[in-house]
Amino acid sequence: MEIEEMLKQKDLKITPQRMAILTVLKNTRSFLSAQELFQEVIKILPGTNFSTVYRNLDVLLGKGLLCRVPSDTADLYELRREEGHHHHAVCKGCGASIPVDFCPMESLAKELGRKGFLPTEHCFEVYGLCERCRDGKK
Amino acid sequence: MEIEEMLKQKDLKITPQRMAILTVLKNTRSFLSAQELFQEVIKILPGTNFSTVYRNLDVLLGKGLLCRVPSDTADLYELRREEGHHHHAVCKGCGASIPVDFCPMESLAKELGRKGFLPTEHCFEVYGLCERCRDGKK
DNA sequence: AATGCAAATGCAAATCAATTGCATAAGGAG
DNA sequence: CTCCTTATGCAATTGATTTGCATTTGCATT
Repeated sequence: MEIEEMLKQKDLKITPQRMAILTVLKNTRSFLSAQELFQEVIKILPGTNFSTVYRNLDVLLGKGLLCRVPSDTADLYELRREEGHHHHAVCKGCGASIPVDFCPMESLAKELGRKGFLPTEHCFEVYGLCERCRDGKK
Repeated sequence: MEIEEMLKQKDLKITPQRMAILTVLKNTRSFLSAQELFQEVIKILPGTNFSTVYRNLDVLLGKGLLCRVPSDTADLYELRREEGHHHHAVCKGCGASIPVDFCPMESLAKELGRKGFLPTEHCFEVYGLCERCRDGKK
């Protein structure tokens, strides 16, 4: 299985909980809050504890398997897919997230490097209204 | 006073608490968490309540007088200065924040517009190590 | 200067996301 | 199969942020 390999590559033990978490994330096109993720996980693996999900989100994030984006309420998580790095335009009306391939770090890394700054992470998210919500609301 | 005018322009009442909050923010070059801000505010205006600070951060943010950036622990706030919009490179070692003039939205607004997406807000923050911390740690 | 009312504040309690300590269970190398 | 390390379940805690409500205050208007 692909998921098992992901875990092995990162020296993480293969547990049913992790399998469940990654399975859910893999089957979700947009991103999920920890709560939403948890709700899906317990459908697959009833009895899974909430803190296990949280702990694993941290672990998986630390290993670079996930990415996290801040949101008004809770942080949202998403599987980091091979296609690579991207950002999102999130609709505040319906919650839809549109992938954005453009990454500002490409333009900025050099300039920051010149100043001696070594970027390790970054966050770039756009919020607004998608075409549908825009029409509907104004 | 400049601060009073900022409030008037936004149809906000001029209260000692708001004056204190804005004074602190004005005298701070980087950004502050709500807690840090509160600590400073009560030096100026003892007795100010914590929830008052929070509520005003929301209000001032809503009026566009502040900007907020997400952070590991708590959100951070900063006065939005006339010089205009900018982002930050934040050092995870010492917490220093380096202003970044480059704004990715300039390049992206058109493209998103073509897709019908109307951006209203965005978040772009870079995290990493500044020159000093970089040397010290690795 | 006095009045009225909406907006702002203080206080305390409630939420809610996220974290942690600890005893138990389970992965997987040997 | 055994051992040791890591992961999990559970319950309690932390810490940021929010909210209800009674009271006070800014300030536009008499």
